[in-house]
Amino acid sequence: MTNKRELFQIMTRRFGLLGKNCCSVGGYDLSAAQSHILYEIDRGRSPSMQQAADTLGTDITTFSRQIQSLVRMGLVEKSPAPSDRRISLLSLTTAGKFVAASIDKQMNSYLDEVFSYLTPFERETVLRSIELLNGAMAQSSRCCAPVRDEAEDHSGNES
Amino acid sequence: MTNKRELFQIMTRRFGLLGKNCCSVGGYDLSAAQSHILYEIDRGRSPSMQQAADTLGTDITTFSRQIQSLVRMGLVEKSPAPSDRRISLLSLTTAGKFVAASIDKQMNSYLDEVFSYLTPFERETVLRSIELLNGAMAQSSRCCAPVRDEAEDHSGNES
DNA sequence: CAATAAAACTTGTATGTTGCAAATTTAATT
DNA sequence: AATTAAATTTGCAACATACAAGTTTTATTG
Repeated sequence: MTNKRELFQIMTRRFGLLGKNCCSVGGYDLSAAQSHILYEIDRGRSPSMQQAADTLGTDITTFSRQIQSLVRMGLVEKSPAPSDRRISLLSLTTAGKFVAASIDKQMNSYLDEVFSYLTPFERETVLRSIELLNGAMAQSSRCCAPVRDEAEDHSGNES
Repeated sequence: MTNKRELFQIMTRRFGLLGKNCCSVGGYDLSAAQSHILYEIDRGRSPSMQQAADTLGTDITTFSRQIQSLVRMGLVEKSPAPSDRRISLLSLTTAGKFVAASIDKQMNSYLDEVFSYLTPFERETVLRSIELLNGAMAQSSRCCAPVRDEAEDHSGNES
């Protein structure tokens, strides 16, 4: 009954659905991808396009257009880096911060509901497990390399 | 540090990446969506288009075309149900079964690697937790309603 | 039993997403 | 000053997605 692949297949599918038409906030209608971008910019320290795209594992050209949308929506701002004007630093506008906070609230509310079906002990266990899982995935060579939580390798890559 | 939303955000992102260009098997190059479809047909009991689309939470028109692709690739077969010829029952061809098995092997191999970074105890805990999480998500009214694990309601729906 | 409604799919079409190749702008090297 | 490289944008061309409308087959109903 504890088939690893099956458990992950179901979970992955659920998360896929979760994102479908993720997050509507006061007139703004965001996709899951856009929500991830806002999240990343919000918590990042004014990431550049490259950095953000890498972190999210998105092709830079696709990312460029996604940012264009968010800028057009008035949620994100791009400003050339003082040190190197090729680089665009990303930040949230006031509206962007509001939307990000709102999505955060929605997500937490959803998660609270899901967790309400668990006992306090199970909640602890599940959270701890996701932490473990994220750590393990981060170490895997086969997946998710571009995704880093907080600290990871920052040395040159390639052999 | 144990911020629920953050943990889920990272995990979701990782799973998103996981699926990016999921699974290449002997010339066949499948998307994550296609892999989910094969998985579902493989373990399902000759589901109909409707059933499979519902289970996967995909719009039926999109699903129809996805199946067309898989049929064109020679991985899936459609046959009219004897009892009702409007219904198309889905099944895997020999090639489809081979591909599904192969993906299963790849996924398990990947998961084995990820789990190798955990202690045996942690592995148990994580698996159990995903089980709990899947169960909890299934109960949530706000998400994932169409996704069912094994048994769920099979009574008439609607009020 | 014929007409009407409904169910299960498919197709038309319009819009959005994705990513490779090529262009653009700015910086670093020689 | 010329060449190379880095960060980002744009030109495509292929795919994905979903609403509306159409097709085929089955139920219902008077």
